Amino acid sequence: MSDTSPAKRSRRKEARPGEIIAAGIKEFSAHGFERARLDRIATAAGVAKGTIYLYFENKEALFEAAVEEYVVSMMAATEQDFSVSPEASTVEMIKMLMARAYGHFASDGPLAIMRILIAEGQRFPHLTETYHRIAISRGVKILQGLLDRGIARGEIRESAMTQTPEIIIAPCMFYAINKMAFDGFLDIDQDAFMAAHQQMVLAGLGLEG
Amino acid sequence: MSDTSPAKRSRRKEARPGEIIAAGIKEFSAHGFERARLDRIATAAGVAKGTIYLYFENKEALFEAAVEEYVVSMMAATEQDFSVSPEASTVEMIKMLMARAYGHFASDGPLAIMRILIAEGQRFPHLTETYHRIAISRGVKILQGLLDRGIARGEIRESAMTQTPEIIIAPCMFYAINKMAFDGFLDIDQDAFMAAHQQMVLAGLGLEG
DNA sequence: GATCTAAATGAATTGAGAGTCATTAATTAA
DNA sequence: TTAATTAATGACTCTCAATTCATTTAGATC
Repeated sequence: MSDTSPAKRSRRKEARPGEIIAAGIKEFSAHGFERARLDRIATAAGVAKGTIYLYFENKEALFEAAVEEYVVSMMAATEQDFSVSPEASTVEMIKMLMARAYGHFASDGPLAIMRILIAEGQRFPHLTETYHRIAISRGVKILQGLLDRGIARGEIRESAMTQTPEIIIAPCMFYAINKMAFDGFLDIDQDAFMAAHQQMVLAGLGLEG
Repeated sequence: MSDTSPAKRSRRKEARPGEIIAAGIKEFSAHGFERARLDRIATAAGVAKGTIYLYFENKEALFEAAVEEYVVSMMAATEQDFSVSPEASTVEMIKMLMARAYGHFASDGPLAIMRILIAEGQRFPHLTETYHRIAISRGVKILQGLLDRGIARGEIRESAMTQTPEIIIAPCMFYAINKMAFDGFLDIDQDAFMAAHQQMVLAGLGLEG
């Protein structure tokens, strides 16, 4: 509250949009679009409500900007998390990728994004499209590459699973959504679930147990 | 619009709540809690707005009643769908259960419920709890029973997977949520996905390919 | 058919919150 | 130092939708 904003009513045309967006992300992911309050966003951004309208057309526009920005920055930060050393075996690569997927999707940011997309996706199809394009399709490509490489190296054979790479991380997404929806009161043990997941995927691909 | 309500301003104390709830379910699942309009619910129920307040404390109360009623009736209707003939082999039972799970979760009602729970669960924890108790825990019990029976009959061995029965339908839930969120524009082929799912589960349990 | 009860109505009230804009003041230019 | 520019403010307006309640009337009772 006292680090970057010494004076009141300072003029900072460049910094404002980013600060408003940052506050918006928090507000929107905590309350969803409808119950998010521009008053609160303004306060959190250290700005008056009217100032928001200098930089964003309206609440919808701020929402779209905030979610898009968040998705983009999250993917940028995650990019290298999912790159694996090319000399590893397919089994090792799959194990590593799976571990990272749980680390990623079970954390606050991605969970918040998933909730927002599921809740508001119908009203804001553009966001859904963006997310699909810059997050999901990339992830699928990574998986597809992994499987193709395994086939090329003779470690796995083509099968229904290699045609549908999403199947490999599907249980992880299930776990994440389950955690998000039934948060506090009754949950699946993550380690046990991951172990079961790994067993299933490796066996399914014919990579022993 | 003209079947059950011939006269205007008829007095039907018993029928009203059910009709209002039915209209509420549609409205809430189409628009979510915040954007649902009592005006529309009233019109759809063939009732004046004030009438809603004769039977429900407020919008929240109607929402909770509607969702709860919907979940309960859906589960009642689904109950027998998931019962399998006891002389079938474990492989056959699993295949059958999986096919039914896709039929169930990829249909409108369950998708709408999932969306509502994910979107509004934080504000209405009671609903989440109810759903978990009367829907999920039952489903898990069915799966657990299936696996235990398979173990008892010597068809499968205990493993990480048999400790975490949720893993078996996890990909189905993933598929359903994916379908819901990315509805129109880019999708996974259901048959291909089911085939991959089946391959993975059966191999994981050591039940051939 | 007159009277009574309470179900149903919908116009009026209320509150909340998005969006506006005349005013203020920080910064730059002259 | 003064004037000009424009970022920032926040009190105000406006709209929309939940909620209320005085009035109406369907149906029951006598």
